[in-house]
Amino acid sequence: MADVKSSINPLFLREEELRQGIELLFYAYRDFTGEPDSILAEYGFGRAHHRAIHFINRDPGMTVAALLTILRITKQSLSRVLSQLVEEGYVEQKKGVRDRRQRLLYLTEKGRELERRVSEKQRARVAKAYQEAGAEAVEGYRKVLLGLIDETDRATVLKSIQNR
Amino acid sequence: MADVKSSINPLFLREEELRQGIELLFYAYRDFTGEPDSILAEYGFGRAHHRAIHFINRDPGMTVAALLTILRITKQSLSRVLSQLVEEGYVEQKKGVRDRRQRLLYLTEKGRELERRVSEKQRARVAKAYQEAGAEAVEGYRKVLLGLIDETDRATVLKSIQNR
DNA sequence: CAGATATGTCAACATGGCTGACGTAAAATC
DNA sequence: GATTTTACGTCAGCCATGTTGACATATCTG
Repeated sequence: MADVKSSINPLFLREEELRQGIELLFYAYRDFTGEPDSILAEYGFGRAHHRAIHFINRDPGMTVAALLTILRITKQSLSRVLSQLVEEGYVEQKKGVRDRRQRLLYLTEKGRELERRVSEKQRARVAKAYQEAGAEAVEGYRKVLLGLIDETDRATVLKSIQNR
Repeated sequence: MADVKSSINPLFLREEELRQGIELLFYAYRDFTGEPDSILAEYGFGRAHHRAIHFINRDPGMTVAALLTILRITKQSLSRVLSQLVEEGYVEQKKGVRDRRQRLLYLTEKGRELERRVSEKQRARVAKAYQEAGAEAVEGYRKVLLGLIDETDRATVLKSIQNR
């Protein structure tokens, strides 16, 4: 029988490879969120506020329903966060013109400043990783992450991250 | 002056590219954790239990301190989760032989079963994404994620995900 | 006008982070 | 051998962020 170490076991290797891919995602996300979290904490905000600010900044005038769909949380959870942001002057709500039931979401100047401050750090981290890894690697990163998203959602996400 | 649409603004493109990289990570992580979360919920466990089980399975006999370092939470937070897992027979603690202050962590057979059940789903998701994206893309995915991890931690993580 | 829709709100609860304080056993050091 | 440090556990209380369920209001649509 062949030496165990030199015998190739593709199934085992494959499992190992997958486990590594899983753990890398865990570690990367841990550190990726750590920096914003600590900045937001200065303002008495948390990760939930960050997510709201990020997506409102990205698509000013979006509806509450749209934000709920992206975040996959209940309206009660979002409401808490959103009303804090409105009360403290980071987010503004305007009635929709076409549909006046809607409360369209906008960042105020104060909100944009906070968004900038947090996202600068986060973008710097991604920029550095992109630079170190190279353009081809970035393409791979995007492909795999897209593949990790629920199939039913993929088209929506693609559209959402591309359209501006 | 040139047409705005056709004029190339590399800085803007770069920001857009980075924002997309950020959002992809958000969406991928959201769905990546969603499936395990719902399985764990059947057992009355949450994401915190999953993480503990995952890393104990991956490195049986690890110390509590090692797990704390990986998870970056306080011992009080981990303790709550760990004692539930021990009480309900998913995790076993054995005194270290070299250092008898240590409580080395092991999954019981019951724990391994749960781990398998959850990780199968997660591995299937990653396997599918890997397959669709191709080997080269996988290399890029790994490179970029590694680059997103805190620099001070990168060497440790690399060693930890490679050594078995 | 009736019903559906977009949003808000109240209340109660669970999970999983946190801090601070204190305790015990074992190892390491002086 | 006494003292200090280390590894771990535990009690208590707080906060952020998720959940469910029920109900209210304004507005749109058929």
